[in-house]
Amino acid sequence: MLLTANPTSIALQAKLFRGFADPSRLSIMETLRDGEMTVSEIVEATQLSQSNISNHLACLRDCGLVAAEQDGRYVRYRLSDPRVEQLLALADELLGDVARGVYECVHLK
Amino acid sequence: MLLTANPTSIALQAKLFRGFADPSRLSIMETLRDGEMTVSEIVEATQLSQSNISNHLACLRDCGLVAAEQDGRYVRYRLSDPRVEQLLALADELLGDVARGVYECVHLK
DNA sequence: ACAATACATCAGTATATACTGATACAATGA
DNA sequence: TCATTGTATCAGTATATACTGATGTATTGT
Repeated sequence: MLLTANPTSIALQAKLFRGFADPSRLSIMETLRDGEMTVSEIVEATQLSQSNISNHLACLRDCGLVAAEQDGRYVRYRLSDPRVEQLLALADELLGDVARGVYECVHLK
Repeated sequence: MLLTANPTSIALQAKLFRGFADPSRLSIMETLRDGEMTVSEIVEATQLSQSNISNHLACLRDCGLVAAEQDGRYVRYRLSDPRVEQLLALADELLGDVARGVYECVHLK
């Protein structure tokens, strides 16, 4: 029996949360809640630059949060797991109650 | 009807996730799943420095993820909302399936 | 083959933020 | 009151990482 949680899994969990902790990546994932989209559709929906989107998609894909499928010269992306959406939904719910505090927290920007 | 999600709420949601996106803060929250603890108990359980813990507790408290209660010269901290635990649990579950990808993702460290 | 389109990669810059060590503040007991 | 203990704050340093702009690669149509 361990007195402290496994340090490795803590570090991994933190890394997983960092996948969700950026506005651009969240915008991408929010956009993908409406279903599969090509990169250019995501670019249009989010108004972010193509290289930025591509970088973040690579990150999300590496982390296993989204999945990609080539379709001709397009690549379609989708959320890879229902729990990704659940996590987004749960965070949104929690944010309903803690929004003011989060907004005013000076330790994070 | 908006074509894109509210930018403000996206930014806030990202900020909320950043609250979970650090190993020290996760260690603190994991520790607090066992119940209320004083700062020094958290320091002992996590093996992190006192000032570091205090800084992170201030962050978590500002964000509304933990709540504090003075008790003599001690301050007891606890998770402020059941959804904080739910988020931790859901992330852990998801991590069960995406751990390898997250571990190998070079975009995040 | 060539041009056009879709996407990926990379280097460089700027910012965010975690951590340490020193110090301040608060509460208690002698 | 003074010393001790518990907690908070702060400046400075080091690192992580988001973003841009340029360029590379892949796919398709002519």
